[in-house]
Amino acid sequence: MVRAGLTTERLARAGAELADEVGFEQVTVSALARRFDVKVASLYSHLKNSQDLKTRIALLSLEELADRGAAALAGRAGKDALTALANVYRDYAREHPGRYAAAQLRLDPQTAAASAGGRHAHMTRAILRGYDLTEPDQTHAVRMLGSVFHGYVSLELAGGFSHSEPDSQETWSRIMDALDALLRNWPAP
Amino acid sequence: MVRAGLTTERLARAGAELADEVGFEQVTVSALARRFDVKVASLYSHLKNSQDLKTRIALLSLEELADRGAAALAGRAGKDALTALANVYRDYAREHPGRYAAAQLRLDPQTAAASAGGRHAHMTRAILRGYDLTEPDQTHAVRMLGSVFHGYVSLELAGGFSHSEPDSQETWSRIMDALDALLRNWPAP
DNA sequence: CGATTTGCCTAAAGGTATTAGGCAAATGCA
DNA sequence: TGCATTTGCCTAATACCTTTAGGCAAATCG
Repeated sequence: MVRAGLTTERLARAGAELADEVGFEQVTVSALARRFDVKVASLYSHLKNSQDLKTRIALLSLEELADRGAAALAGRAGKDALTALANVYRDYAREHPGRYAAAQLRLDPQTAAASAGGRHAHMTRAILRGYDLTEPDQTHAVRMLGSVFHGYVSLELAGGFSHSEPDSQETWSRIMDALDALLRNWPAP
Repeated sequence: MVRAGLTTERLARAGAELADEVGFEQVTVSALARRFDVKVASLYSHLKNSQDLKTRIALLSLEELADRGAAALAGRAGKDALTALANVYRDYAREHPGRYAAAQLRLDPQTAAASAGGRHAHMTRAILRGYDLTEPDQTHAVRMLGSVFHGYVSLELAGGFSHSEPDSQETWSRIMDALDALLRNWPAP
């Protein structure tokens, strides 16, 4: 019998594709086995368990997202950088909803520390170099930007803004304007 | 044999409690049956299926959250109202993480229309009466506030801000200051 | 009090997760 | 190149969750 050539890496990638097609929730070891035309038990030589698969998809997505962010930020500053990074998240979520959902998976502290999560915080902080904020305010602003990006993207993905005026793109631009104005004029406590 | 007195209502309530205890993802018809010390099949007289149970928990949570919001907004305006509503979301998510997760469940349009979702948008819009925004900007602001509330709360729940300085409460207050300042000074396009 | 409705049960089929143990293909070494 | 070892995928089996069908007894109604 011919071997399928499974590897942990290939399984994680295929799992990410599957997530985009059917939703991250629906990613299952069984479905993945079907996709490789292989028996379910065979995957357990490459994956510890179902959670392991999900974690690997999450890590892969975080990495991919961080790579896109880094590319988008290169050579940009100020509002230009702000918008570029924000669009990376939004576009990624639209192109790869399953992967985006995976990136939201709650990782245990160990895994989280080794993930690309740190790069994300770092990129947001880099944007703030174009604005004049004191140290603690930078952290507050990083958290706020993360909240807006993630919050908007997930509400949009959940269909929250469809079928209503004005269209989502318009709101998104105006939010960029608003965040830029806010960062240029960050209020004292 | 003595009857357990199951009703759809009681099952949804118990499901919500279960969600808070073990996480919304882990809410299962079987677990619920165990909780009532009843055979699994018995629940199917009261629930269409597993999805139906989840939907009912979501609706119940949305309703509860809207009730709390309405109570918090009564008699308040401006920044006071803004903070009060924001705290309702944050506190609810901390007290009832499972229900909060349930409230994020993607509902089909029919169900969503009949849910308390509309009340939520309505409450956010009510806050904006304390600020001076034109009509389309009100919608942009409603969406932005929703994003920040939801985004912050879910990142916080996912452990994003723990184990790092400054503490989450401090950031939360500063975000309230920032949103208030932003709404008082909403930028033109 | 008898008839009907209703509520929970048993039974059964199908799907996912996971572990144990086996055989054959690939690989490494002489 | 031939043999030994490793590795990869398989079969088998257990356990849990979901869902449907059909039955009996408790509650309710006339």
